[in-house]
Amino acid sequence: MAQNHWLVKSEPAKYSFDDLVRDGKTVWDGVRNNQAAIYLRSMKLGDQSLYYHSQEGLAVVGIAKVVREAFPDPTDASGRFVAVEFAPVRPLPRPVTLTEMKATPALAGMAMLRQFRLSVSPITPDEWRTILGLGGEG
DNA sequence: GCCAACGTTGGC
DNA sequence: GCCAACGTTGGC
Repeated sequence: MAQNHWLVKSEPAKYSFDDLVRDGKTVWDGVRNNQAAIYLRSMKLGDQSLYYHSQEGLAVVGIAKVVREAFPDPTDASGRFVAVEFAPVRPLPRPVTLTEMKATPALAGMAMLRQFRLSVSPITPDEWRTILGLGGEG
């Protein structure tokens, strides 16, 4: 089965892409939203994810990949939620801002734009290519 | 700092 | 099981 693509949000003040590069990998825990948890559960080893900075920056700044598939979130006592582990792949040559994404017709259907509160969302192959193109790749 | 969106909780 | 109140997220 083909790899899936994702987008994850993080507040850079709490955990930025640079922090991920420094650490080599990180446990993506603390997700307390059912829809986001469903996406976490469907992530496969090697799936790549856009790394988006919320609150500050408001841009996709890099690419991360799944290095451990879903397991019970160690910070969740209820046992309902899961975590995964991400490792950095590479930063984008140029950040892609939320403004740019909103202004790009090909991205109008993006899950993240339509439901901005989702902290984990799927990215279609077309959206993936489009965003990497905007970021100076491809 | 404000407020819209939206998920969750709890009273009934 | 409905729905109002409340809490959280995140753009602006």
